[in-house]
Amino acid sequence: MLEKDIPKDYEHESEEKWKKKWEDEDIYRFIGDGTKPRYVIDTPPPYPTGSIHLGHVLNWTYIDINARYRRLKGFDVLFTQGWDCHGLPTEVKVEEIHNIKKNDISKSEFRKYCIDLTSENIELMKNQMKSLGFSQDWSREFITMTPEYMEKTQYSFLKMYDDNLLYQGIHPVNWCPRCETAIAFAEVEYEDNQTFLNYVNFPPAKESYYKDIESSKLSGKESSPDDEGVLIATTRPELMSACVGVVVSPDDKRYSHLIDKYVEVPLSCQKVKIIADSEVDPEFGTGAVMVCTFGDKTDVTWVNKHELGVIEAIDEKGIMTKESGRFEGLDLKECKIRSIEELEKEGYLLKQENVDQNVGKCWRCKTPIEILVKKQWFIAVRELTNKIKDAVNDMNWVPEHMKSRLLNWADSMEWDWCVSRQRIFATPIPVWYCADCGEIILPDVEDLPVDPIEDKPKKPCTCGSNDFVPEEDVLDTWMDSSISPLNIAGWPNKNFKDNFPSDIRPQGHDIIRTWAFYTTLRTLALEGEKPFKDIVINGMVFGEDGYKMSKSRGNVISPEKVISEYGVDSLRTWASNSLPGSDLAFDWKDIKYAYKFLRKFWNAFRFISMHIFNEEVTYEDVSNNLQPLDKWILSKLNNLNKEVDESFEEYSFANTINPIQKFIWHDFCDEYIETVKYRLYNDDVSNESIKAAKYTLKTVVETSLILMSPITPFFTEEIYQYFEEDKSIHNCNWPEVNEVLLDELAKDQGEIAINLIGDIRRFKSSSKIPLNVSLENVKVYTNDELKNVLVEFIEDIKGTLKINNLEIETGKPDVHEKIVSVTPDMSKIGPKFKNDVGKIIAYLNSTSLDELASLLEEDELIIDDLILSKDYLNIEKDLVESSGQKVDIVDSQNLDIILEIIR
RNA sequence: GGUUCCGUGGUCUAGGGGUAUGAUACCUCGCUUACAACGAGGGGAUCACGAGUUCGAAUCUCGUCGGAACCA
Repeated sequence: MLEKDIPKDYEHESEEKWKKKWEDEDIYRFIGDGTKPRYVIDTPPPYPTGSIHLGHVLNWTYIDINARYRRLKGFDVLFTQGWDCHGLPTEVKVEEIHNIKKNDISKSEFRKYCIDLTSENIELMKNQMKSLGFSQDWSREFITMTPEYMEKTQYSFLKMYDDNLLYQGIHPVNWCPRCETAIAFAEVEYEDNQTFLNYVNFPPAKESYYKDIESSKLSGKESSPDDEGVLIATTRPELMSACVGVVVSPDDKRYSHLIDKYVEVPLSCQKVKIIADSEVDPEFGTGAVMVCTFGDKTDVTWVNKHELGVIEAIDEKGIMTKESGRFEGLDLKECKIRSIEELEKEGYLLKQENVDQNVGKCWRCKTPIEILVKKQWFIAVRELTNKIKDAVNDMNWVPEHMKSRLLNWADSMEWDWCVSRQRIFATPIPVWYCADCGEIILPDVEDLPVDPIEDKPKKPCTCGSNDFVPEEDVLDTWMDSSISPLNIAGWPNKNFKDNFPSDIRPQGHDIIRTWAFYTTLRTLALEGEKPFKDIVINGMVFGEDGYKMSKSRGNVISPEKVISEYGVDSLRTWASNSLPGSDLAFDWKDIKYAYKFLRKFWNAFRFISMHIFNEEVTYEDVSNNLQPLDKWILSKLNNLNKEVDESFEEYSFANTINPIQKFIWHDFCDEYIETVKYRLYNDDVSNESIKAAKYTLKTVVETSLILMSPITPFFTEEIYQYFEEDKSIHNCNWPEVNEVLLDELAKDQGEIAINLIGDIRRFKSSSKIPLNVSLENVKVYTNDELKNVLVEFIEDIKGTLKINNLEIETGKPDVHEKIVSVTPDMSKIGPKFKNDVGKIIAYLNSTSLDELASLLEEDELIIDDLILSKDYLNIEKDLVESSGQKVDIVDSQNLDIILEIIR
């Protein structure tokens, strides 16, 4: 390459070109034939909202960096992309777009609208992902709403049913009365608000024993509201009719004499028992709580624990049932108002006070949730929690502390996982019920997928009936996505174990308790194995104001905006400059910095391109002629290789991009290139030296490009094309470390020379001498050791700084040194003198500098019985000229060197 | 209410028993055969607060305050 024009600045607009090349050449395909070791990524299937946000960018940048890194390391990488299609947001969106309610049209019509919308959204997001340079193998894409995927979800249902891990039961569930569906805990949003705490008198019952609540109601109102019974504090007076008991603390002296006695519930008149339970907080309200079916989660616990019975006073739409007596037909809100009115009218209500409340709401429509008893399908989570914990402990968590979130969650499981949903757009539950005998009928595996509403069982029921009732409920979306590592591996085909468990699960910390938990549960239940080996957690992306990005806060930045201004690679660099588990705030400054770095690298490349492409130089050509500074930068390059390799290996992303940037920007551009210029332009320099310089320049750039290519795939490809026109950088192998060049001595000695060059450059700068103006004479005074090192660099120092005569001598020039400060070197004094440290510090503080200076001529200080050599002190000196000769004296900042300079 | 993480120059950040890394912004100087969108230099931090352990704490322990995320 020689003739090509290299643009003056990096043009990120050409990213589009490389995206197309990669796609045309299909370079990310998973081979899967076992010729290379496999590396399987359990990629998250995002919800197809239609657009990628910066949270996706962070998550997928980690994934893509890792995928590209593993390819460089010789793995056959299985990195594909799925889409988690089913869910309420799409149903709501479809209702909005078509201005309908889901029950206005047939289920299959409604589902078709959902599928169309989802397909469009997937297309949009897929294109964005490609633009972001993510290197998925799209030939293995999976979409959870397709028949092929639903078949797998339904198959997993049958398998777990056969293993008695799935059951149908009457259970309390979180219920949204507006959406008319059960929802998972994860879908309940909690919100603080204020409500009234109502103090209601429950008068004592007439009898001392009642057989059951149902019959106790029949006698009606027997007690006077004024009879002193138990004063209850409740925020939910509308549930009086569902009250099945009163609970007090066993330690509460006020109530101990009432335990096991009965009270009459106001308005609805059932007689309920007073029981003791230590979960009651005696400090809250009156210390006496009414238990309802089911006011909140604690009610559920108490009902179960004390076998209190069930009164279903609310129906699925949030309307009061017959059980609520006079309030039948009212909705909850009206019932609350009426209940308070009547409690007051009848003299039960003693007072009301404001109280803060934390209400659970449906995450989608913000309607307060209720707890209802419903017939639902459940997965027996609690039977598996110990196995889950073992599997979780057997995974490599990055960062480690995220593991405890899942372990704590597994320990706190109180209810089983309700997997049935009363929705339309989801995988159907593959079940029929015999209309005659009620038997549960499952389809045969080979008939999957089925839609029980459209399809019919192949055989009559064992009772002979041919009349079936389809299960109309559908499955929770997590039932689809929680088999992702199995699906990616090809499950349930025989060979799936080649690609299972996955090597890595990348995901956000917000879904540890859902996706990570459910996936572990499911693969253990289905195949008895953990789903993945490593789990790498990404943080959340915040806005520039430090808060989670949200429309209401107005701090949302779209990836497109960043890309159009600074390119994909700048955005990816921003994302990569972070660590797993830690949240990341968006910052334009970081993006600009990333962009500046790319431009710096570009310019360095443009410079060396003027020199390296006219001659092919191999390592063999130069291995005996490498100059000391060549060895210095090549040693640093090989050290960088190791460091970056290790950091990629342990997902320590910030520790890949940072050292690369420091090396390229500082060591290579600011130091090496400056010291090498004289060799490239000077006719006196030997041909061997020039060749060595060319080799070094090319090797540093080419190697660094490969190290960086997982992070900035476009930029590195753009430059790489000038080296290898017909190849892609993404088909390269990771550069091998050259052990010969990994030369610590060359590195340390080079560092000394670079330091000295820096000192003289600073001298020129501060003396207002332009850098390209020559210095007549520089004498370096130093010790024997440094002298031996520096003589090797004489030509480099002279050439770089334009010094006509350079001499290196031992000893000191004819100047006076004056001690200006003496401070203790704590890191040495502490461990040696321990308890006497205070004494030494006091002595140094109280002794004048002049006195210390004269004492230090002896090389050690004697403080009482302590002997303190100079090594334990930091001594700073200034130089004072003594001769009349016009010289500049420079005391090196970092080295034992004094310079005498004649301009 | 529970779980987890985090409080370090104006701002952001590294580190994690011996007074602190870097970036950004600011100030000064310099167009130096790739880059002034660059380079060199400078000022600027009682490492949230309180107690404990220690010769020594930003670092370890406990507590307080503040922030965030997830969950009930």
